[in-house]
Amino acid sequence: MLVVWDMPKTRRSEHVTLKTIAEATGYSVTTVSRALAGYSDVAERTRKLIVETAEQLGYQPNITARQLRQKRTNTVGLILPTFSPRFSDPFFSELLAGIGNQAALSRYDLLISTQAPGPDELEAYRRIAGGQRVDGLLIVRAREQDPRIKYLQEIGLPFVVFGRSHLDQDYPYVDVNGELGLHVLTKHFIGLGHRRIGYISAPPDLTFAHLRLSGYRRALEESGIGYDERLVVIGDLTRRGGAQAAENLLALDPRPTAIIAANDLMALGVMEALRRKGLEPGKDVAVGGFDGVPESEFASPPLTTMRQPIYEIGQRICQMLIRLINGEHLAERHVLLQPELIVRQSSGQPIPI
Amino acid sequence: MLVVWDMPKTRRSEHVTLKTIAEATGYSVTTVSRALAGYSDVAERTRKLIVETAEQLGYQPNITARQLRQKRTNTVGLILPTFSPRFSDPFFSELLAGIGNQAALSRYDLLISTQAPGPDELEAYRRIAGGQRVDGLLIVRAREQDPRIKYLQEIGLPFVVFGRSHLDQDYPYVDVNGELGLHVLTKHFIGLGHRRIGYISAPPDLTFAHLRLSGYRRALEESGIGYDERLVVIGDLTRRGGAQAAENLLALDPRPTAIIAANDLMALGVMEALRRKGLEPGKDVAVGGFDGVPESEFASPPLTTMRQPIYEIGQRICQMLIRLINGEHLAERHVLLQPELIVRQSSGQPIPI
DNA sequence: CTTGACATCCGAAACGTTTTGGATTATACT
DNA sequence: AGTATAATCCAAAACGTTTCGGATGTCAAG
Repeated sequence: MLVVWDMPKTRRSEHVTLKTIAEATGYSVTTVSRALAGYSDVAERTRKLIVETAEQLGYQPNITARQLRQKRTNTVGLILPTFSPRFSDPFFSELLAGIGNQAALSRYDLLISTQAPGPDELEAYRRIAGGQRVDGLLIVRAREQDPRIKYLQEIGLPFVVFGRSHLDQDYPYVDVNGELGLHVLTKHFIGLGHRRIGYISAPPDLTFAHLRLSGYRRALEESGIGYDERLVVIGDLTRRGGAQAAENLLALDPRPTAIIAANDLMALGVMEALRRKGLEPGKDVAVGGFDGVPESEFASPPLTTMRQPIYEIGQRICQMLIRLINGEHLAERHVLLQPELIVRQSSGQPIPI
Repeated sequence: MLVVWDMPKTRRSEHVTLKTIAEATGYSVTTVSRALAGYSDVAERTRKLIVETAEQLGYQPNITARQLRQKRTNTVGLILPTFSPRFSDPFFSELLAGIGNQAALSRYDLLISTQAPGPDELEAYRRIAGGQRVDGLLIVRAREQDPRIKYLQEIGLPFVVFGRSHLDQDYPYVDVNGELGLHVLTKHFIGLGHRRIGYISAPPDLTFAHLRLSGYRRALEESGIGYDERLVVIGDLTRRGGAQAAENLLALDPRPTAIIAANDLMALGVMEALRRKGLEPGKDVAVGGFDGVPESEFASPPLTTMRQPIYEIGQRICQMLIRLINGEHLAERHVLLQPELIVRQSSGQPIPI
């Protein structure tokens, strides 16, 4: 009877290295290395022999050693700025998908770490970037005064930012025009007849918080409605945060007839809060979001939102980063995309004036 | 006037290493290394001096070098078996979130790569695992005869599988009881009065495809309805695939009164297909899924499904893997979880008999 | 004065690769 | 024959770290 689980006690018993092949073929380590790398200064005969022996022995280059020597890792890093221990935010998922696939296309690996913003946020960056584990880093969800940008600029590691920061330095970024986005979205609700439009903003250290808020404000002022700060509350970008913020807004008298959230996740939270109060989203109170995450489409009712091409942005920043790493020139160092209004049922019907 | 963008021409000009500190303090590289590592055989005075100088110079250990020497990377790997170039499947996102957060908790990094199943799938595994870039690997979406499991067992790298395979070997895994799951779900629809229940199965090389299918079959046979293979089609687990499969099922005469899909994404596709045909999901045709992805909750109508705790599974397999890497004993080497029936509106009302 | 114990330090090897700068031999050209 | 040229090969250094096996000096005990 065959005993099937005599687990290998020897972990990775004897790993085959260049030296193994050298000894097997009688050539030097140098020649083996150069043969496998395809240099022209090794005879065709020997190259063949070496390649065959390597294959036969199941040789796999030790990437760590190669990285150490070449000072190059073929890896891009991404440190998710996550507060709670979960990063299953659909926004990040989508972004991650774009980044990951683009990296794979360029035969780069992706190293992911998480680190909450805060005093020791830079620790993670120092460990990954300063430790030379990656050739470049992606920075997402840029903040007003972003220490990560400062740090990376200081140590001179290639990086690309999703979002913008209020710094004097120049750095490559991709961003979506949030000011315009919220202007368009707010106008949409105004056009439907709404006059009391609540807004759930984002934490003020995030750059996009200001931009989106001022788009909202401009739309109101241009329409002669005027900005009322009582209609603005701040949420933490989560679904739960959106629900809480909505409760505050709904406690106003008279209550807003429409609520816009700075991102879709909070808007979904708004819809939950409405339901809990016995109100029907899109009928009793109109709801709008920002992002265009997949969930927005399948919510009930489907959510009116400003779509930003998150997946494509992920691809793009990754591609830009890889170009930078390779020392190529970036045709566009600063990309500002336009979000697109997607009208769905959460907007509700025009209301009588 | 200050010119703000004199970009650093020197990439990572002169990196400070142990040697730098050694020269600065007058001690040897050995002592510096041991001082920073907190060994007891270095005097308190010198340790302090060295630590201070290191801090002042902004020393960051080169992780690659450390990895090479220690033969340990503190990294777990995950290779996503993705066909299309996108992995924004909510199932993977959720799983990834669980894995990533658990890894972060244990101060491990996560290396992600993508590779479509197929003849050169193992290439990616050889590169990552054979190249000693990670201390262990996670295998997700196990297949009947899974070459990945065979390979990793062969080279003796620690790994944990999500799902099961039909192999003789013993290996650590976490899985969800799909047979039971589909039995419960099918019974649920039968209980509502359905007699013609279509089933959209998964690609047959995936182990769970068989298990879920046989759960469906057993429920039908136990209820005296009998298994009709014309009611079973195979989908590719995507939304689009689900929609196509649904079209085939709806072309039957008489058409099924309920359709169950092997995963939520396809079930969402079924609902789309129904709508396109002018049928109302949950009313004209009942729909059921499997997974419990967030989208299922916000679909309209919300989707009846067998929930599996994807996020927690991600955490768990990651934790098991890290235990294995550290040579710890696994209390449970084989974990089989029970999925939970979540009844939502896509089930529809009981139908008259 | 010798011995042993202890505290503190360090040289050198090792991890597996790539690259530099020749060395050796054969071939072709004056 | 002598010399340039090309074709092959390789020893050694380098990447930055950790660790092995002492080395050195001090001090207390015998």
